[in-house]
Amino acid sequence: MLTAELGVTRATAGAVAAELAALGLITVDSRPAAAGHQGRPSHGLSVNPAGPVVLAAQVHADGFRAALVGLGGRIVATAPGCGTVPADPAHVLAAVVEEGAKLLRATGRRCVGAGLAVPSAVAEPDGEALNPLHLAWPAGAPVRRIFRDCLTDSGIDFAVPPRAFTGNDVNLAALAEHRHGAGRGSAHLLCVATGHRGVGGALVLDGRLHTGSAGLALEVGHLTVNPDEGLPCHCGSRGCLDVETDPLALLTAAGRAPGPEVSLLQQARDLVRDEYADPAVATAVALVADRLGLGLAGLVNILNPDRIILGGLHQVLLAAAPERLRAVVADRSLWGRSGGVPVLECTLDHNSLVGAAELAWQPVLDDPLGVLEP
Amino acid sequence: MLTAELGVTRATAGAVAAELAALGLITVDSRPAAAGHQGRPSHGLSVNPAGPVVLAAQVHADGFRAALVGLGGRIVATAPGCGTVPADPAHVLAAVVEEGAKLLRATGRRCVGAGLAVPSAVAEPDGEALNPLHLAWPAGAPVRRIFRDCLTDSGIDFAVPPRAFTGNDVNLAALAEHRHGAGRGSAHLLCVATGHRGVGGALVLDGRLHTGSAGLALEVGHLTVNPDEGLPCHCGSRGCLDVETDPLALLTAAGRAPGPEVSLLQQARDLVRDEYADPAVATAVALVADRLGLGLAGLVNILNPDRIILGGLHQVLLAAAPERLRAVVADRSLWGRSGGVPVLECTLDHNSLVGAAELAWQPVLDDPLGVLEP
DNA sequence: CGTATTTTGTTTAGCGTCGGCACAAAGACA
DNA sequence: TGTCTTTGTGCCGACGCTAAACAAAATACG
Repeated sequence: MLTAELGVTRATAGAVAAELAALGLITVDSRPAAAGHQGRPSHGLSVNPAGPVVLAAQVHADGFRAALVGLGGRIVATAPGCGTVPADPAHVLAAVVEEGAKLLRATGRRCVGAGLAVPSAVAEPDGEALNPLHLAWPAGAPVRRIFRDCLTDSGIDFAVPPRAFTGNDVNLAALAEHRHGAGRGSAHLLCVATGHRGVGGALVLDGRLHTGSAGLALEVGHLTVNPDEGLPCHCGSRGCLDVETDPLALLTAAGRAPGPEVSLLQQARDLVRDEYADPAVATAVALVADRLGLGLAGLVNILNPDRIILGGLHQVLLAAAPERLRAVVADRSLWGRSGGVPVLECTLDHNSLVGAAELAWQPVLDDPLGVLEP
Repeated sequence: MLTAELGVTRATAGAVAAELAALGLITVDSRPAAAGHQGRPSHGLSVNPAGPVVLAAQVHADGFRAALVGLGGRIVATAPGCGTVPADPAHVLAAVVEEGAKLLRATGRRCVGAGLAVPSAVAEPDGEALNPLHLAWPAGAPVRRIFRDCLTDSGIDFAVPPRAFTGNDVNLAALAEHRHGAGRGSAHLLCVATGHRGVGGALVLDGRLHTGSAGLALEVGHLTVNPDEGLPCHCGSRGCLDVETDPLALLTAAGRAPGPEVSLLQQARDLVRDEYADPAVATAVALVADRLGLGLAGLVNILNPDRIILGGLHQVLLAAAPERLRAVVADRSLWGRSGGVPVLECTLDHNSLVGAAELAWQPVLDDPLGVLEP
């Protein structure tokens, strides 16, 4: 077991592994993992493919999604959910939990917790959704508490009590990418992404999400990135990152009228994918990428991350114009020139969902015996 | 001993106190501290007034300063130092250390470490001064190593080896204010200050300085706060916080030509103190305060601090126009309206110096027995 | 003024965690 | 086949802390 390289002796590593195996979380392979070099080979440790799961869910402007996620961020089963979101959070979350319960019945897996990603800043202690601007929810709705009540009423057989967690979607995406995706190994990870609407940011410091003193940190949407001729923003200013780099901004810059059929994000994605040869589209991408680069440079000056990962439309922009975007970030950040910050794309599918699952897994990882008794 | 309220039992608190007293760091008063209420009174614990000290120093554009600082941030002795700073860091630091050695000889105190504050971002591992723009030093000079070498050569009798620490002046000011000043008790403290030149920021998270992945965080000087008619900045942009809210900006806005006799900061201070009744001065203060408020609001949206403290000229602006500045911060930050962030003045004299001392005290606090044997 | 009560300091015993060590096991190499 | 190298596992002891019991020093009350 190479685990001795985690600053822990073989003795303790073995004890921990035995404990986790006894709880059914991991399996110890009889077949050694890596052979080839001298000495007794290490045991291979792998996540128990029949082990417990958590219920992960995401609500966004265009619908919701539920899934079962195993230890290590592997999605075991998914239910797409419906495409509209009622204005009453309790109704939505009841439907979400119902989908999850169906998945649990279908798979027969044991559920040890639940996590929910929402497109809003989230505050403790009740997981209040502070600004669900893109849902029709009331501001301040205690989403975590509602979610927990839905879980309690669902009849799902939890390891008591039902542990429910809630977080902002971009924050959770960053957490997932840090553990299993493009952010692995980063100590100061900055994630910026367009969700289905608007722009969000997240910061993972030493493996832990930085959400600020009240869960309101990294509201990066209102950095000024186009002071000269910026569009007005609902915040009262103009030229904000939010309105200058979202899907609508790209469509407008390319001279396209948005259609009502699919989400704006999808329309913008399709535009870049299918019509990048069109000079108007390429120009629009360059323009919006420049604005994004300016915003990222400002964040670099304030936060000094060691890596930036981009999601949503921002990821598309990076893929379409990587040199240009990276050059702007380097030129406009004071320290980009000396070394510079890697700017990467997100690599996980459904990273908000996986992040919500990580939230739910956390207490199990912190204290396995406290959560799983039998 | 009320120390039992730190999540530790009376037994351990007593053991720790006894250890610290044995090392000469604190004294246990025979006279009880607080009487009046029932029960056996607690022992009063106070910093040993004859205990060891650290050597703290600050270099800035207009000179340097050395001091001896006891445990708890009390300045024991100060030497003003000279008013000019040579271009060679080794010369400056040799002079600084010489002043410190004089103080040590004069007071007969034991020295257990040394800390230095410089007006530049500082990187590990050698304490490189990355951008000593306002000193004539070469960028990247390994200040911490030079400082340590000067200490070694000084003949000062250290607890071996001479432990030298270096940090950015505003960062260290924030650290000092967090421990002994206006930032006490804050978990997410943001500090913004004009040094003798330019604008700096610092963030103290859960009691620890956040300096970013390479010591470059909180370079807040280049937030855009005057997009419409801003002054050009050496960073290539215009309307930056750095050029819009520094002492020169205030003097210019008030229509005064800066004189060469005293520092710009002092001239700006004097202007506000002596001529605030002049409508031109009051208008200039309001204008610069608005710009500062806009910058602070941007930082609030990104960092979500639970408290902001201001130093240097910014502190003067807050004192002169508190309602106006606080209103701008609240109005322009997305969450200021609901609750809002307290904006306060720094309260410590020589806070950078005290912060440098805190840096030097840290290893003693972490492991008293490891540093102080006899 | 003497006793009871309250609060804190101090000592002791106990527990849990972790590192170090010794020994066993399992493959590689000669 | 025998030795070497590396890892798993069990045992012991050091360390840090908590809890509990006792002593001490003040206030409150009769």
